Amino acid sequence: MKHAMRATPVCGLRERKKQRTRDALIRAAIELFVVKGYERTTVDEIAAEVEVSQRTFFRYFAGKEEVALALEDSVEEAFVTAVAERPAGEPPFEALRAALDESWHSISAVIAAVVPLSTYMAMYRVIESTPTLLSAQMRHSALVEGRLASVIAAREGLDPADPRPRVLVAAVGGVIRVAQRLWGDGDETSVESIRRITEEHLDMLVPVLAQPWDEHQGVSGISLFQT
Amino acid sequence: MKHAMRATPVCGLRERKKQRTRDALIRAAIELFVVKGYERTTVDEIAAEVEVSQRTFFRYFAGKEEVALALEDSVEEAFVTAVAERPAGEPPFEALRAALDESWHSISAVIAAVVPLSTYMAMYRVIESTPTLLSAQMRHSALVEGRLASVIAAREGLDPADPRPRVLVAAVGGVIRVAQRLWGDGDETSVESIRRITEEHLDMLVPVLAQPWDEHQGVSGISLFQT
DNA sequence: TGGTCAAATGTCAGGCACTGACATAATCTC
DNA sequence: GAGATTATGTCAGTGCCTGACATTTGACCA
Repeated sequence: MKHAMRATPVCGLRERKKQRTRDALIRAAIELFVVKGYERTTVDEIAAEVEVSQRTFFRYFAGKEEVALALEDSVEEAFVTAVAERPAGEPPFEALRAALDESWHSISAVIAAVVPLSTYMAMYRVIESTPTLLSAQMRHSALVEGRLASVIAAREGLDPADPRPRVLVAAVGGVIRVAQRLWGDGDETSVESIRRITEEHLDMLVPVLAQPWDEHQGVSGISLFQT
Repeated sequence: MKHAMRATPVCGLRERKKQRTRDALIRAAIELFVVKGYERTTVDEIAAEVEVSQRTFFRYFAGKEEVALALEDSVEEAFVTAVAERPAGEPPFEALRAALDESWHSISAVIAAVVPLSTYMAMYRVIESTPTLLSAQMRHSALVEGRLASVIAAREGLDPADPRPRVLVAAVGGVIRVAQRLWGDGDETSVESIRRITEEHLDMLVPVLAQPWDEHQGVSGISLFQT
């Protein structure tokens, strides 16, 4: 404890080794989950694949869930960063939309550094179809929403007790999840596809709250009818 | 299997006994969770309290989570029913608001039939502060949102693929959860209080999506600033 | 170079959630 | 009341996860 701790010291053989085992565990886990299913994959199998003990696995991840959601975590992180970096003058809803739109590239880069995008999509389907994982993922979303609300409150110089940021983020977050789910049910793996779907869904948010619904209202309602 | 199965045959000593043990398990579980915390309460303890075997507990509930969320489940059920019963002419957003407003009474009645309302509120705090439970509850919400979306799609005579009901319900659901959380953090146990908070939050939904935020816009923004 | 310290890993024992299989006891039906 | 049905108990076993302790590995310095 002679020197101050650095957040992520890239130097050092030790740290590099740790990072490699961590990535290896994520990779092995996701591969097994995709092939065998989440429930039918044991932690022992994952550990064996990377040739570490089960105990070591649990020193990297608090639980089986965590390794399954490690990628989702990175994605969420990238999005929060993107929002925080939006110009201050932008209205909140617009800032969220713009951040989402511009962060797709960094997001897909983060993912591709660990597994191919198609594997990620397969893993997304596993998450959606596994109650335990879906639960955990929803909680993650809730935490991210909390952080986003804080970011927006700060941007707008609002009292932390002001509920408006939370209301906005909750609504937008809900819509994003709907769009994601639709993407997961489709066949189109591309980043462009999920970007488009999300955008179209967000476009619907305001008109959908208008009191009587038109027959086929909104900019792009029709293009979504087939998936 | 001579006669057709009835959904909930109130008659018969057997059924009544089952209902009683089920309620007893819920009651005992909630009481223990509130006092000792969720994680530190074992299924054996709950079963012992009701004087049944652990195995029997698992025949009533698929897991420890399920008994903890049994009440939430009833609440959600009451809400879905209320939405389904709204007059057909009503615009979707309005129908959700009205259903919510009128279902508080039946909701509190359902709860009070098992535990006092204050215990329910304590249990709500336990849920919010226990990762596992929070996760499971979020998933429940997602499932309910799916059902609500179907109900609305049917009301409006829409194609099931039309994303608008899902978008609406996701946004509204998110806002309701924000309101609930605020209620849970406060001291006011009354039904009137959560009804008011929820209503005020929903009032914020439309203005909050408007592009630049006013200083203190919206009908009742100010009354929410203290918790 | 070798010694020392801290961090990473392995091993072991154990608790708790949950499940299948089978035996027993309680209700229901006739 | 006999026989069928259904709820319950018991037991053994698997899998997730944790604490405690021993061992190894890489970092740092004389």
